Amino acid sequence: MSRAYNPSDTEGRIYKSWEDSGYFQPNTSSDKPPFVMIMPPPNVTGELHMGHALTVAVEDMIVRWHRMKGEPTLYLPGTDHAGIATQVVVERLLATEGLNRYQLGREKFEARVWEWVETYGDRIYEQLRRLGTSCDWSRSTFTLDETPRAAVRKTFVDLYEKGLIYRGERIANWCPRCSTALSELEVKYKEIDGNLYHIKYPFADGSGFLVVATTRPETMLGDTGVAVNPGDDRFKGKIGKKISLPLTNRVIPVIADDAVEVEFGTGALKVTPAHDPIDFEIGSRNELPFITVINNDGKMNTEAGKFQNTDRFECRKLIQKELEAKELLVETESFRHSVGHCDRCDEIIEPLISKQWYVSMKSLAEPAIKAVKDEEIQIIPERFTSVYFDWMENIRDWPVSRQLWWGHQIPVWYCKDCSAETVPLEDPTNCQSCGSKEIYQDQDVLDTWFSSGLWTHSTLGWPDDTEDLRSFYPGSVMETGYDIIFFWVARMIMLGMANMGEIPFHTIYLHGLVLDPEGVKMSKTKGNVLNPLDLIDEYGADALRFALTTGTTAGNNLRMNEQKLESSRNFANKLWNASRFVISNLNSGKKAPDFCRPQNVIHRHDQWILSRLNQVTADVNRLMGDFQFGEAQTQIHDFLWNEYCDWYIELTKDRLRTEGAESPIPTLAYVLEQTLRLLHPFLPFVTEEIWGNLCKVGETGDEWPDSLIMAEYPEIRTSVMNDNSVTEMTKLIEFIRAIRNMKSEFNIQQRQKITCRVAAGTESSLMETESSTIENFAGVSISEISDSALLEMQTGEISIVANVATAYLELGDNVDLSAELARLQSERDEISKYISSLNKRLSNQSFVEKAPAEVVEKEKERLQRSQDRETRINEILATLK
RNA sequence: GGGCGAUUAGCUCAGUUGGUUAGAGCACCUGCUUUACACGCAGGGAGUCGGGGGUUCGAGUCCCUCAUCGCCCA
Repeated sequence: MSRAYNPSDTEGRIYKSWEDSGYFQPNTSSDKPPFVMIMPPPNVTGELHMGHALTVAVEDMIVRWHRMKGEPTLYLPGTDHAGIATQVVVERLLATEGLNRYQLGREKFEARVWEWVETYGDRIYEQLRRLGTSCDWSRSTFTLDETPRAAVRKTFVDLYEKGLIYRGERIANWCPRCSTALSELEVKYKEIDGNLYHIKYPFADGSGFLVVATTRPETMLGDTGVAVNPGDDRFKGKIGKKISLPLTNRVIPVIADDAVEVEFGTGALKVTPAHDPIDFEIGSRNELPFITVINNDGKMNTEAGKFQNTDRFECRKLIQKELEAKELLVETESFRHSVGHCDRCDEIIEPLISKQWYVSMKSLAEPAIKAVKDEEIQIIPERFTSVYFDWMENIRDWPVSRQLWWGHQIPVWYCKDCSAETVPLEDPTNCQSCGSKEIYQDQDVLDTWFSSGLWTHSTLGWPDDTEDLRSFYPGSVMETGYDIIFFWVARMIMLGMANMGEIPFHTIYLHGLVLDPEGVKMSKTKGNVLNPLDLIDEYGADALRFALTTGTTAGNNLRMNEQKLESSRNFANKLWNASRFVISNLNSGKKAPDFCRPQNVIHRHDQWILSRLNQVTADVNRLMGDFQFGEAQTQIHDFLWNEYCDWYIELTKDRLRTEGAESPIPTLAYVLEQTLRLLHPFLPFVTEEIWGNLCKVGETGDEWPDSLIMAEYPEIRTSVMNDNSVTEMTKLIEFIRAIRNMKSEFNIQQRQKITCRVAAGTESSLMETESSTIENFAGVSISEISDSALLEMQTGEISIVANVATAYLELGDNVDLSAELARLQSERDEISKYISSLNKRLSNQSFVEKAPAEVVEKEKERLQRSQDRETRINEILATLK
């Protein structure tokens, strides 16, 4: 084994051996209930980013843990066709050839996208492998594969037949650049600096004017009314009058509508029903005409008269000029307001009336709300439950058609003869209604989230009744980022329940976002992205995974930086080196290498580390079961480093050098082996590599697993618990630390042995049996261990009053009596203060009555210990004075 | 406008049924080429747990309120 762990020598080889051995496939012979996790499918043409890395680090950790618990574990990977994103990528490629999709035509364009998918579709899978993802590649699914296609078709047809899918002409969020309708989730609102234009709208009868305020003067070309609040006294008598709309020859009415906010602007609202969602509603209520003045491409249309073909924002300027010229612009007020932008391309959304397919959500949402209310589905962290309810209870119908060429084409055929809709499971040749052959398919595709909403069951074979579907639905944990709780999680629950009649998973675990070191969300445009593959090259996949998950909490964002990666790499290396130590000792063959399960352990150090291992094992299992993964890792990290390495390994060295001593090797090896198991879900590669090396030099028995990935996760063994050894070792370590501390304060090298006397009181037997430990570890040579609580101070000595015992260090000329006096006095003051606070607490009647007995008992013990120490300090002080 | 989160050591963060004198990593200071590891070892300094109020025997933890930052929804 090399002096330092080198991930690049290991990871590829280990991954291949796992994959070749079929470990990633669920073991169907087990009678335990399966554990099923479906991976959120990354974009098929995308590249691995930190979000994926975090997702996979968390998921693979959970998956490996369950697999090691012996559950038949399925971690199912897949990719998403990602409608707009992929289409944009290929369109950009075409643009470099001077082409656009319209020149190519739909069929050729689709062929080009497939070409792209075939070239790059596996890239993301290869990248996921680099992270160590233990998913079942034999089941990997693409949203445009045959089965998900069938699932989409069946779902659409079913919902259509139930009347839950309908086509409607409504105002939709339209992205002029992507040239498609979007759902409200794909619109991001941003505050931008604009103007509030106050415009005179003259009455048609020449009796003056109203002033309306708008941020979008260009839409006035499509105004079909002016609305005021019926309760607004300022407009009494104006309602019903006619306005002569400036710049056009149109005459429009003044109407009353409650939706008008009295305080906003001038209180008079110009109504453009075809270009604003609120105006749309006002227009519908008041039967105003709908006049579209802006085209799908964001340019003004023929209705805009002379402004035709100008861009909507260009038009705004022209209108402003024209209004100024006509002295109709009263005021231009700076105004910061919220404007919808396309989530994908950042273009400003244009509300446009268009015909779109909608999914009626209310009845789908009801059982999905109930499932979470009834705690059939648990959301972690819990606070997102109310976010979920809030959205679900106010859910709006889901526009699912997208004017794209890449995706699941809407399975609706229209008849040219009778204009009926045919919505079949199989592609039709005739109109279902009149039998005409003159039918054509809807040109639009479905929102990508429609197919990913079926992911929990379409990946398992639905709509066919497959073995996988019967075995693995419902899944166990859905793990994903909190940012797609509406997009994906909520829809999976609704569609899963609609199609399968039962919940798709019982737990939703949500992780946060990966931020850059300054706390800013990583994005390509900001240029602050870290590339996970580069980080794997530099630090190793284990370090990256550990850095992403250790000490983190569900649902909280985390900043990624070099320090975290470094300390994670250092931890992997620490484990590597501790293992080298153990393995080299096993290799030396001096002692029996039976490390499967040490029997009859009698040495205090061994009992202690075994007990501690057990406590940690119990804690880790509890924390893992409680989805507190970050804390579980911290516990193992601290145990391995601070107890096993810093103390236990060091403690064994003396015995390893001594012929005839009770060998620590079985315990050394056993604890390491168990710790490797505990750590495997977090550091899969390095633990597997070490474990392989360890097993080569140890006697492992018949039932031994072939690979760590399949080894049983440790469970607590109460039989090896020895509380006494833990108490004693805690005392011993405290005592050694106290002496080291004092030597350091006197600038004495750790190696320089100082003569030491110990007043051990009731702990003299512990001090006797551990005297060589104390000598080695504290750098002293013990001349006397007394069973009295104190010894008479001698010239040139200082005293260390620890809880367990008092030590007298021979320092000779270094000792400054007055400094010693001051030091002891300050220690005494501190302990006295503590004692009085304990006394206060314990003399409080209500504390003694109301606090649990064990808490009171603990406080009493503390008081006892502190008083004992105080007494010793006081007695020493008395002799020094 | 509504909701959520964060606010704990110089920095990044843990702290999950309320119960030691609040922890870690990094950074900093001192000393160590101790034969597993300098990606290391030993020791050290460093926090009125955002402010205020409340509940409680006891509050970083629960409640109210305010502030600052961030996110989500409208």
